[in-house]
Amino acid sequence: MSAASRSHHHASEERVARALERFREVLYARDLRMTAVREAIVRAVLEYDGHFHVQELARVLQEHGVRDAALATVYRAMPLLVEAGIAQPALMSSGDEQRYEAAFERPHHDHLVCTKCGDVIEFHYEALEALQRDIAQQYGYELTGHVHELLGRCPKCRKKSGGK
Amino acid sequence: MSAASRSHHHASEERVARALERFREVLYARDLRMTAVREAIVRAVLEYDGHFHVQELARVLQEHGVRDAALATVYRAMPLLVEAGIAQPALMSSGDEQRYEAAFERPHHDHLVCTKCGDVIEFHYEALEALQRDIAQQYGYELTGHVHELLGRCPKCRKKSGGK
DNA sequence: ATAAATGCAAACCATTTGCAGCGAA
DNA sequence: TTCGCTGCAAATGGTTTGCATTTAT
Repeated sequence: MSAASRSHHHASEERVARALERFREVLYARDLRMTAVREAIVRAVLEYDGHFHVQELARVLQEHGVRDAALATVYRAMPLLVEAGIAQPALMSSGDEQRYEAAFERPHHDHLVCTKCGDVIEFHYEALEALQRDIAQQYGYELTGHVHELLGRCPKCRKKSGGK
Repeated sequence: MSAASRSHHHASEERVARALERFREVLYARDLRMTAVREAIVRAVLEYDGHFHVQELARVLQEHGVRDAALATVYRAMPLLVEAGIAQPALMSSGDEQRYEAAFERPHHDHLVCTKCGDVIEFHYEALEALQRDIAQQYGYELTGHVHELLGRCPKCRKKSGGK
């Protein structure tokens, strides 16, 4: 995996605490409750290095023995984590299963994906963001988000399969 | 629906003929066969104005009574139409069901989608395309495609729900 | 003739939902 | 004490697959 795609955003205990606090706020605003399972899910998301499927996150949780977090519970929690800005959907283009990645206190970025080996590079260019805002504005739209993935072949895969 | 999102690319008979010819080439190259059902599917895709789910395309085919094109058959055909450049996946961001749109002899474009009412505007900016190529190149990637959707609120929906 | 295409129904599988009991506030 | 939360299992629903039959070449 390329250097740029490894963020190694180890979840420091302070960061986890801030995320949990934010989560509590979102829950409180909707009259929902903080539970041990939800806290474990938040921790697992923040600790996860990379992009994951819900099923995989559930497996990790169960391996950590935190208690067997039922698949249904994790599925039910994800939309709340997204609303709290702790997780966000990612890699929409590949496959069918929904994927997520940690989002809390991480800068916005988009993805460059190798269609051969699946390597993922995160990138961010302000010029690109600005251009998107301009386009939306031209049509009178209020831009609220975007899905942007570049698909291609990484250097390694290009070398392997040659100029073909 | 906004003016920009209506392409009205009525499938002239010549265009259909060229698409079918292209399709035959792709089929021939893989030792596959042209059939009445596949021809009907190609026509239905070219005539469809907008983005569609496979299930919807099958329904249209059946209504046109061309013969009842079984859902499974349409599902099996779509990847071939994509390979032939007659259809292409579209609107990855919204929902789960795969959507397609006609691609034959149509210029490349991306989508600006209203998350409130679903209105879709197609746009194309060369500067945006160039920027994407630059980014891929910077990481040594050979760019082969991209998924790019801008999400926002259209003028009408902004007016309705106010500054909120 | 030979192998691919089709329709039908069954199989898949990620995600959702119903429900009885547990747990947060 | 009140409701939301959880686990389990069953249900959903888009998509895929197996198979006997039809059809292109």
